[in-house]
Amino acid sequence: MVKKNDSLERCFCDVIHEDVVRKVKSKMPKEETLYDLAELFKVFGDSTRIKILWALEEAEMCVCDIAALLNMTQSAISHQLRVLKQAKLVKNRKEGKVVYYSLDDEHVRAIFQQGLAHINE
Amino acid sequence: MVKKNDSLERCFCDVIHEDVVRKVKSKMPKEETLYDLAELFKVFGDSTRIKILWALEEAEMCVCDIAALLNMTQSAISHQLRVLKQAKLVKNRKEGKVVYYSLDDEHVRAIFQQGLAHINE
DNA sequence: GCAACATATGAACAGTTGCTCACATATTCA
DNA sequence: TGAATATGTGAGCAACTGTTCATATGTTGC
Repeated sequence: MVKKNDSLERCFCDVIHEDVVRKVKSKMPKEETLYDLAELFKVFGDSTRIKILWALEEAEMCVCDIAALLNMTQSAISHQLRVLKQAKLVKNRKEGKVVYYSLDDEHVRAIFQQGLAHINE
Repeated sequence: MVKKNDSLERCFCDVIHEDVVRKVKSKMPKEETLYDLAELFKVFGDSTRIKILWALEEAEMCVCDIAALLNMTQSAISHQLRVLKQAKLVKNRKEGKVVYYSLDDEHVRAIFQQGLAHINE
């Protein structure tokens, strides 16, 4: 295949569609924004975390409650809650030994709804 | 730690919060639904696929156009388009040698918007 | 202080993912 | 038919992910 730039192989479509590609390129958000968006959806891309978020939408719960609800170990839940907290999707408050987690974002429900709308097509 | 059922360790919170856990459990969607939801978001959880979807929101494009736009190999893009198509997020039409891809879902924009809303907090 | 409890965390391990590379398939045109 | 073009795909691989296990941290009540 013909080399048309210094790094990657190209096809002739690029030349034909050059204006379209340039237009789309100019409208793309910043690389960093798209990366952050992917990182956010990556957090949603695990069924354990989805379950935790869905549960916390119903009620504030402590770590072992969630573990019992999902029939998983406390350790596994704790690890996932850490991921969710880093993504600023959940927050927690401490009451003695017990740490209660709750949702920290009003978009979670909307994101779930849109996702479900796609699945139920 | 005390064994309180046949499979997993439990804490005493479960007993105290038993009613809350049961209430939440009764309100949870089907296991399968939550799994499918996670699978969908997993598709959104990669910056290459996010970029492709964002690009296709602007214009229908062929494989090599997308490859040129994102400065990636045709093969890498083709692999990812396959994933997006299996998730029913994109569709394609063939015109001679060239295969044009476009969005196949009206929820993509809404999902992106909600994701961005969370990021820009 | 110490025993019991609730949670957090690091290491390890198996399973998954996204890219590259080589090659297959499909279409056009001379 | 055969060369050129555009796309699809399987194998291989380095990197990442989610769980388990052992253990650490922090809190309560005696």
